[in-house]
Amino acid sequence: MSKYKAQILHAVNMRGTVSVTELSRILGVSDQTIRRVSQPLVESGELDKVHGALVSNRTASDPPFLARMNQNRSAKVAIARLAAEIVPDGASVAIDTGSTSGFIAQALRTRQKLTVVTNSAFVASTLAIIPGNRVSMAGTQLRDHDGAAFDRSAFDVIERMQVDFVILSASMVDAEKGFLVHEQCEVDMANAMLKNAAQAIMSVDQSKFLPQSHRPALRQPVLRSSDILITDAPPPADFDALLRDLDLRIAGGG
Amino acid sequence: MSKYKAQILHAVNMRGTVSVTELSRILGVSDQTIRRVSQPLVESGELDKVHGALVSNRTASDPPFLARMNQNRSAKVAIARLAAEIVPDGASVAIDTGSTSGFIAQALRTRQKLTVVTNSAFVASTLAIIPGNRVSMAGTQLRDHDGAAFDRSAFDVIERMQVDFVILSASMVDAEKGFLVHEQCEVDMANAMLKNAAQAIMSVDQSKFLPQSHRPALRQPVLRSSDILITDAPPPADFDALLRDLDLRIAGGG
DNA sequence: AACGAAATGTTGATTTATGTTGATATTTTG
DNA sequence: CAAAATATCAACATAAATCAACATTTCGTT
Repeated sequence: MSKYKAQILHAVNMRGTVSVTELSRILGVSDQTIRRVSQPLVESGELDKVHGALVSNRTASDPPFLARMNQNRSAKVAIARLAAEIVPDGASVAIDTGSTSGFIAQALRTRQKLTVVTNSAFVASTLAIIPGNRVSMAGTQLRDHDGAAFDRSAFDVIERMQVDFVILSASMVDAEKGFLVHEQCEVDMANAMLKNAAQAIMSVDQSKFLPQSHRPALRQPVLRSSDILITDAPPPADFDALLRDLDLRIAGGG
Repeated sequence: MSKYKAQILHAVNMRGTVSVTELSRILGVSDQTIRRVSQPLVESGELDKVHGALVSNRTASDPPFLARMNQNRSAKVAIARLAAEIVPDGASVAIDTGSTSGFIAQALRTRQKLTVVTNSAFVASTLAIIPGNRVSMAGTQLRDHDGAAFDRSAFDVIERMQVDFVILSASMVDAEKGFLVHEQCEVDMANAMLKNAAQAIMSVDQSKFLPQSHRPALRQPVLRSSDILITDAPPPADFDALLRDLDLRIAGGG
């Protein structure tokens, strides 16, 4: 606990970034001392270090949802394009809250006169501004990392709708257990959407077929034989049994 | 991590696209340096690169009602920054559906632990993904040109909330009639929001003080004496009477 | 006052960030 | 379609920042 800690934190957080040399002038000590004293602050994550300066990390930089939107970006774009081709103008679509679904929503902006129902504020705002679309936002209380709603009113809205397609996603695919997600409310929502949809489009990028460190535990509802699975590479052979009845489509690189 | 990272991301995401040369002037470094430090941002997918410029890929922060969002962009950005400074961390805020309010929502992403209620799906999705925020989306049926909701349930949600601030906007300002908008439902919503808010922040850019071809006809509710008006240039003298009791703030450039 | 420990300053070798230059690529213009 | 104007890239030079090692100061304890 250095006597300079408070001053350094204050200066850096006030100004966003301040150079080591300037700090040494402000505090009247050598630059080496600033480095020594700020090192534990950097290691404990209270500040960030760049060459020549200390940087405040107290900014709302990339939230987790946007970070996930940037993982596997090209694969998700290809999948989204293929998914959008399946949905014709004038169709009604329910869309879930996955990050791949966010990309599909963007691809669906090229369609016209869609009727959309979703519990994702992100998807809703993406499609609502297209003239001619009819968009319903299901739910009021939005979850803070992805802007998704799973409150009672969300289910009320979903259960009232009857749609041609439902766009679903998953966090992982397991050869025996099927499509997995992290939270029960996501399963409940998928169930509610699937029940009132004529056909499901499940989209998972290639990476979801690999084992993951933080393993999701909850099973998405089982898909029906006419349902579509979109991914960006042929799944490994041990998934054959799981995927046998599905209409499998591979999104090429483009 | 470069010390310029935050500034580059902010500039690009705020303006949608900004040229390499302009960035080099803004940051006072060579264009080559901009290329060098932006390269990892492009590779990690945080920004897109085109010949001559960097482009934001955040559709979440990408203004959906692009046409209006692009009018008077720099003025609205300045206004938004000033408005965001007024709102402290932890505050509760109601936000309406104007395009300036969309910019303010983006500027409010630097605040933490906000409680937000809005009937704009765009505002909701912008702020819901910030960790620590609590966001309520008011309404179900979204209007197709701006993703705003004005149905019965939207008013139900708004009327239940009690907030520190309400962020309002207007389509035009008339010296006698006050703040005007085009639709009655917008007036109703402003009324509902204002009734439950301790303080209002009305924001209109300079152009709203000029006569317009498609003249809005409906009056926003009259503001109270402690309420704040933010604009980007001193209003003409004939508005003095109208603005006399308001806390007028001018957003400068910078 | 003397001692040891902790904090700070100093020095010089090493690393990093940046600007400059000239060659190459891309876009725009005529 | 060629020429002009911009933008990009690679390579190098340089100034600044960093690090490790050692010297010095400061401070509390006895």
